[in-house]
Amino acid sequence: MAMESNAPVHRKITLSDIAAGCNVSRATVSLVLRGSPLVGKRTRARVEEELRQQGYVYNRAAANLRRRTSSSIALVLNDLANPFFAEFASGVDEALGEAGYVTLLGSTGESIAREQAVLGSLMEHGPAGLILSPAEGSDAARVLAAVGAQTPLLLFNRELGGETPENAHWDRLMLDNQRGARLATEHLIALGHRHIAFFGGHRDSSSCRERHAGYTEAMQAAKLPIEPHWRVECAPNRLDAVAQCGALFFGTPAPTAAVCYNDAVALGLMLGLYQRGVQPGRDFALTGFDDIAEAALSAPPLTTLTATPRARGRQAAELLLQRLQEPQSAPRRTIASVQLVVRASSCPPPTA
Amino acid sequence: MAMESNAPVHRKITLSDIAAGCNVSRATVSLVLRGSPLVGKRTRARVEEELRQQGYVYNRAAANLRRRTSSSIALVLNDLANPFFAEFASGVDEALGEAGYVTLLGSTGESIAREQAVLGSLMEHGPAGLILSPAEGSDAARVLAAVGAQTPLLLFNRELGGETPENAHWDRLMLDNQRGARLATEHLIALGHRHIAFFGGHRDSSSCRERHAGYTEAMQAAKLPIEPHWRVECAPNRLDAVAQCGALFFGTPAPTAAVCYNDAVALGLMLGLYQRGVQPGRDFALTGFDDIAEAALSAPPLTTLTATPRARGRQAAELLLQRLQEPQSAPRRTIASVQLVVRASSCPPPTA
DNA sequence: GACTGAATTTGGATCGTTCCAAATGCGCTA
DNA sequence: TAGCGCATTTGGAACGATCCAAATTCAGTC
Repeated sequence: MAMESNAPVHRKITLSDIAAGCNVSRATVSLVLRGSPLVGKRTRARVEEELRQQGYVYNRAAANLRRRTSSSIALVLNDLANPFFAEFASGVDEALGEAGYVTLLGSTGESIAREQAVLGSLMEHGPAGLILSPAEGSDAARVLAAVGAQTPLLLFNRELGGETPENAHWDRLMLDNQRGARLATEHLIALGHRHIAFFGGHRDSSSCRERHAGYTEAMQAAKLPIEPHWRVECAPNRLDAVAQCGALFFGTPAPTAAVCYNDAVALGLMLGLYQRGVQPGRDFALTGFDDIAEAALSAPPLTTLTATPRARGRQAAELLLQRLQEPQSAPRRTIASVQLVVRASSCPPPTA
Repeated sequence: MAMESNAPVHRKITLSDIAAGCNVSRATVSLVLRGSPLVGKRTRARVEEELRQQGYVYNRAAANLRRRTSSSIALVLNDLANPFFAEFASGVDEALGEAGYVTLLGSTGESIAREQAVLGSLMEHGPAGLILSPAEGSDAARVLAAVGAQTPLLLFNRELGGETPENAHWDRLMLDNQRGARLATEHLIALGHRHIAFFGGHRDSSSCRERHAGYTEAMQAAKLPIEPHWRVECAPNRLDAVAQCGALFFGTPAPTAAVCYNDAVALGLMLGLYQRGVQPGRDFALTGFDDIAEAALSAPPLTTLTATPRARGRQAAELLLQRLQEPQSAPRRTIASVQLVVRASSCPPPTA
């Protein structure tokens, strides 16, 4: 048995090691690595064997430094723990991986301070671009300060506050919030409801404003009046929704249905209704937004709007990659359509 | 108004630009950046002003190359879209961010081929370490080939197949599957059940074997017999669980309760039971594992085991960071305890 | 065997940072 | 004023890859 030189190497193997190992120059090895047609057949084989032997791993950071390129893209999300964004993230990662990019993850937990920190830290790693779903209340000026004007940014899901023409050069991928909420409202109207509330979300969030606009649009088109107490704000989570449930019934006429800001809020409202002895899907109709996995499994299953988050993730990645191809073309604003999924939570009004 | 030199710079600002801008050497600027006490007060102020003026951003890749260090950690998950892992990921990212590391994300979608590709691609970026929740059926030899022996790896959630003493040098963070399943089984026994099934999962998955062992342990401790047809295998998702539901009732005595492999399976089983006219939580008791968000919201709410995935994520990050501190210490195997959350799905047997 | 054009191969500079040993400046004392 | 110690500052060589222009090899032809 031949004794190979197998002293435990703790230093990383570099191009020079390979070059020395088979008596060629670093340049040649580099050409082999990149599959250049310039290298001769025999040399290529010899080098490739040596690469295998020594267990070489490519140092992409060094290459990127020299070539002044980048092979990473930053993905910054306001709430990774939310299943909607988790699916989105896995779609992004999938598409980026196929294109040879690596995903730098950052989760901000809806905190503007963390968002600033995360953006700063990620920028130091020189991503080729970034995909950002901003924290609530994040504004354009701060994001611009953190990201700079050179790095392409794709805004997902939410608009930034305080946007001016100067920094409106970013691409966008937004959901068709207004049309979605309109569809849901029209659906409830078609079922016979006349007193329909809009429940949840914050007035200063762009997506909430858009959804509310869709609701208003449908109500007005159907010539239905809207009572002020049918608009109840709450944080976009289950807990606060339960707490605010009562506010719906403070005035008359009481609503018989509610279009909810999103699924989390709708599920919370369901709990709140149960606690008041009102059975959702029988005594009261409601709809959500997002179609998170739980929506199909709640009791009753939730009528909602689906945006196929994984597909949106892929789309976001592709939009950004296109931007990297042509950095100079005009900014794009893409609106992804959403579809109504009718389930048992949207029942006809009790009187009908 | 003084006209500043504000020609649009498309080249990135480097140390040299700053150095030139205030007549010091690159070395000095570098010292300022790293907060060295060697630089004089006046110089420091001058340099810091210039950094701000020019909008300098640190190039960590270049620094890492020179220092032969790394500031990233790779996180490779078998299923990011699963809320359990999404929460875990956000815990990891949080803790890594605090420690100054950036997270390189990779999602494998339970595919061994993708796992290999993802590991290979991430390694080229030279992470300081990695956290891996392996795809089902992933084996130690292939992972070792992709990752190498130099980079610290923390295994989470699942064991690798074909592990030998040689490559068993990795740290681990596992859930206390056996104890968890035992707690659930004991809980059902305490409620009066005698015929308890173990439903779902694959025999060749390490976590499934452990959970099944916990179940067996509790049954034997209570001197309860176990019928072979009480062990039903299925893929760890809702769909297959619905399909396999019938198998529970092929023989006699029929079980009155089931310990399920995980929440997804338990929720599927619920649906299957409903379809057969059996009402879970009244006619049949069941428990899950993971405490995914849906568990609290199903009808009936699911008794399950919670592992607080976000906290586990932080823990995983901390374990890996410790390993980076002392690369030579003995491999650690950490078992995170789980807690039983009793909800309405675990009812007493109908006869009682 | 000298000459030519194409096919290969190569040294050395470079990307943006850090390291290191050596140089510089400064305030004091003798 | 020379000499000393201390606090600052600095040039130039790394890190591991790529680029580029120039050098070398190789057939084939006269």
